[in-house]
Formats: sequence, C-alpha cells, structure tokens
Amino acid sequence: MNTSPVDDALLALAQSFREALRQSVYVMRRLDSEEQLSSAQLGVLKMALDGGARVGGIARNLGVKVPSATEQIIKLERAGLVRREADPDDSRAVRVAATAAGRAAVENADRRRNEYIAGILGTLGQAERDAVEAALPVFDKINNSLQNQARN
Amino acid sequence: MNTSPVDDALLALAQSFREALRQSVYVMRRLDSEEQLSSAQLGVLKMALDGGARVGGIARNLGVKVPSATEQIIKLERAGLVRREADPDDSRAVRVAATAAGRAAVENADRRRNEYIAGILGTLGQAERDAVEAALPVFDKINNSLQNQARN
DNA sequence: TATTCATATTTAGGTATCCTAACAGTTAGG
DNA sequence: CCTAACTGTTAGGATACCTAAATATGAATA
Repeated sequence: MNTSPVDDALLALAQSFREALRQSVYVMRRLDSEEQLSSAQLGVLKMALDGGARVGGIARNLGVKVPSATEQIIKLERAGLVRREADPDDSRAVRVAATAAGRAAVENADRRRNEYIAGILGTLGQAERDAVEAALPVFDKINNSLQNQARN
Repeated sequence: MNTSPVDDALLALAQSFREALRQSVYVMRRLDSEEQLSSAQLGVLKMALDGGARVGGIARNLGVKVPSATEQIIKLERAGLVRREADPDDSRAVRVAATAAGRAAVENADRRRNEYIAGILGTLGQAERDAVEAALPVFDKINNSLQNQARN
C-alpha cells in the first residue's frame, strides 16, 4: 500500500519508454549495417568538420571512452576521411580534421539516411508527425540526464 | 530547385529523429552495462515467461538472426534462468521456458530499470511527460516500419 | 515407400564495438 | 627541476552480431 497512482503512472511510462528505446537500438543497428559508415563514425566525422576536434572531446561527445574514439578515428583516417594533426597549442593533444573526401562522405551519408527515414515519416499522419516533433526535444533532455548521471 | 518545403521539413525531422536514436543507443548501452541481464536477454526472458517460446520466434521478435538468439538463450540457460525443452508437436523445434529463478530475475530487472527511468521522467514537467507519452506509440509504429522494411 | 525439398536449431568462424590497464609524451604547479 | 595531472595510443579481452555449414525432423510427391 505504499505506491501512489502517480508513481504507477510514471513506472508504466518508464516501461513503455524502455521498450521504445530497445527497439530503436535494433533499428539503428539495421540502418548502420546497410551503410559504409557506422553512425558512430558519422558522428566523429561531423565533429571533425569544423577543422579541429580533439580526441577526448570526440569521445565525450560520443559517449564512449577515449580508446574507443581513437579506434574509430584511425579507421576514418585509413579511409582517407579525416587527418590527425598536432595541436599547435598543446602538443599532447591531437586535432582531428575532416578531409574533402570526409566532407563529401558526411553529406552523402546524411542525405541517404535522412531520405530513408523521411520516407517512413512521410507515411505518418500530420498529427503523428507533430507528436514526434514535440517529443524529440524531451527525448534529448532525457538522454542528456541519463548520460550525465552515468558519467561518473 | 526540385525540393518542396514539405520535403525539407520531413528531412529536417528525419535528421533530428536520427540524432535522438543515436543518443538512445548509447543510453541503452550504459543502462545495460550496469545490470546483470542485458536488455536483449531480458527480452528473451520475457518471451519465455509464458512457458514456451520457440527460438525462431524469439529471434524474429528480438530483431536478430537465429544463431544470435541461440547464443543468448544458452547464456540464460547456463545462468539457470530458462530451460530448453523439446517441442511435443514438432521435434525439430525447441521450447524455451523461464524457470522460477528466471521469473524472479525478470521482475527484479524490470523493476530496477523502470524505477531508474521513472526517476528521470519524474524531473520532467507534465507537458513534457505528455509529449513523451503521445509520441511513444508513433515511435513504435516507426520502429515497426523500419524493422519490416529491413526484413528481406 | 523412397526421395527430395523445406524448416528448426546448433556449431564454427569471423567482424565490429566497446572496455580497462598499461605506456609514452607534455604541461603545469610547487 | 620534479612530480602530479592530462592527452592520447597500444595491448588484450569481452560481448553481441552475422554468414555459412552441419544435423535432424517434417512434409510433399513420385
């Protein structure tokens, strides 16, 4: 007799939310598996677009540890999509910058994936699209909460 | 000059949607990494609750290939959470059933995760919670579309 | 009934991503 | 200076997924 109706509603929402997230994971995997660049690599590449992201920053932003970021960066470098250069201000640091090929790859990959998703979104009714649009900022907020909470 | 404003809006929504999904993947990974059962294993276990899920069905439902499902099932079996038994109707098939320990594990794992997420959802305003609640069924719909599309 | 084709699962082998721990070089404070 | 803190790479290991091949059973058909 210790549960209030408020709690129950929250827990039920949490359950549905978790289920949607789990599905999303598989959907993302599938999407990634049909592309050349994984979505993590695409994320790295985007951060490298403005010409000088640091490895640590990339890792933090991506939600992974530094060695995992290094690994992806090396793959991108081998593919000719980014360059690693010394940081002029701090020679411990490495700056990761997209090459021209890298820029092109981002645009291509983004366009392809967006068109694919847009195709699905296009089958929704306007009210449904509105619901998604309204929820996305909240999802962002939730994701950030969860990410920060775990960042100990 | 071939893009209509409608398309642009859809593509922009698609972009935001993708970004939210990518974040969700990392959030799920983090959540999973702090628990005994991965969310995939928890999914298997839930299907095994009613006493006889087949391997192929589990795989399909989970969005993975059969050998991947087998792998998780074997782990759960070794942990004493499910039993594999012959299907009385079709001796090619295997029925996966949760043990008593498995049932308990599901309840525990679900409760823990739901409480954790509910804690985050509790920090949202009512309007934000409503937005999430309204969007979840649409997310489900989208996830299913994407899953079916890839199921070739 | 014998053969053949289809279905259900497991096994074997390989890939991608992530992690922790240990190492090397650089910076900055005492 | 010299030590502590920081940035990144290397090495080694875990996990989850996949495809292809093997095994066994079921169904269809000649």
